[in-house]
Amino acid sequence: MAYQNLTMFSKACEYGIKAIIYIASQSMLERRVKIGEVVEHIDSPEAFTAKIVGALVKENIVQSVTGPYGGFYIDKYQMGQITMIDIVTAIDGDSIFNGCGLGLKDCDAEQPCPMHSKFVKVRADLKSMLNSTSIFELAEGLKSGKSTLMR
Amino acid sequence: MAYQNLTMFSKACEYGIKAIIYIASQSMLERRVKIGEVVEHIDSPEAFTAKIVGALVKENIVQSVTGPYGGFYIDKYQMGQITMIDIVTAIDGDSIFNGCGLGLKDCDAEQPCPMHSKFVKVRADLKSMLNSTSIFELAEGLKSGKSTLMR
DNA sequence: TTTATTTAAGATAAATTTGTCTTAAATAAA
DNA sequence: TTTATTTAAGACAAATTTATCTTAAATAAA
Repeated sequence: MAYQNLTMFSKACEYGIKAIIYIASQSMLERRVKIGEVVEHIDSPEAFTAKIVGALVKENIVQSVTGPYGGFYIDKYQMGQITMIDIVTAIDGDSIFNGCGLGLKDCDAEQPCPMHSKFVKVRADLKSMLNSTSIFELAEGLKSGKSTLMR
Repeated sequence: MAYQNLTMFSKACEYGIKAIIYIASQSMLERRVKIGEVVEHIDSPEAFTAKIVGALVKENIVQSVTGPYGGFYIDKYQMGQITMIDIVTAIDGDSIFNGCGLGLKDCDAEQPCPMHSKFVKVRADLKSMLNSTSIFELAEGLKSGKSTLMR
């Protein structure tokens, strides 16, 4: 065994999160950014990332403008309201914090899988963390140099 | 978007965990079980599950006997020592609790990704939960009827 | 209006994970 | 020793995710 894709999120989600954080950091400076600039700063495949960001545009999390001088940006007034849970849910769905840890279709406190009670806290904590983490906050960390998207 | 495989673990890992719990519950009754019996009780594809359980045999987590009256079992004296972290690590590796949440190759407190500090607790809690959950405990829950593997 | 630039959308391809099938090896019983 | 049963191992196939490529649509400037 020994799989690749068993990080917390899918690649699509990782790219989406990183893209949003970069776009947000530039929106704070009133800059719209093209997809080429985004992927240069987050080290991700351009076409795939474009598709993911496009999905977030449809979800109204990101705004876009086509044509010359176009690009992506995040609405100033929206930025503080958007949290990680919106992005993860839009891309990966909610199964990571709502689904059964062992994949049972039906699993609840009444008829639990053997791991059910063990997962309750872990998942609630993950959900609450995603819920309370705003894009604004993450983008500020990046802009100020406290964090990085490239390593 | 909206992906399938974004539960906590891979399908391989889900099947492996369920198989181990069932095998353990029968080992408590001094019963060896054939793979056909295992998959009937955990609702998983037989050949795929056999391959995964086979990998756990190589890791010395499960014991096996070939031929008539053969099958799988878990050593009585080992059972209390085996925890979820052994199984998850054997199948999915450790990236879910050791890797960067945003997929950076290098990410630590010194040069963190924007989510780093947010993930620290969630991952530590997940790791400690897996570490402290023994197969014995899970198998007892199943055997006593408190939990189920089929729904 | 024409051209250049950029996102949008969808077809296609590659890689990985999930799943099946076939043959070999081991073992117990007849 | 032969046969039947079971796991072991590896080839093969299907499904899903990841990634690329091509064409369309939108928009700004010349």
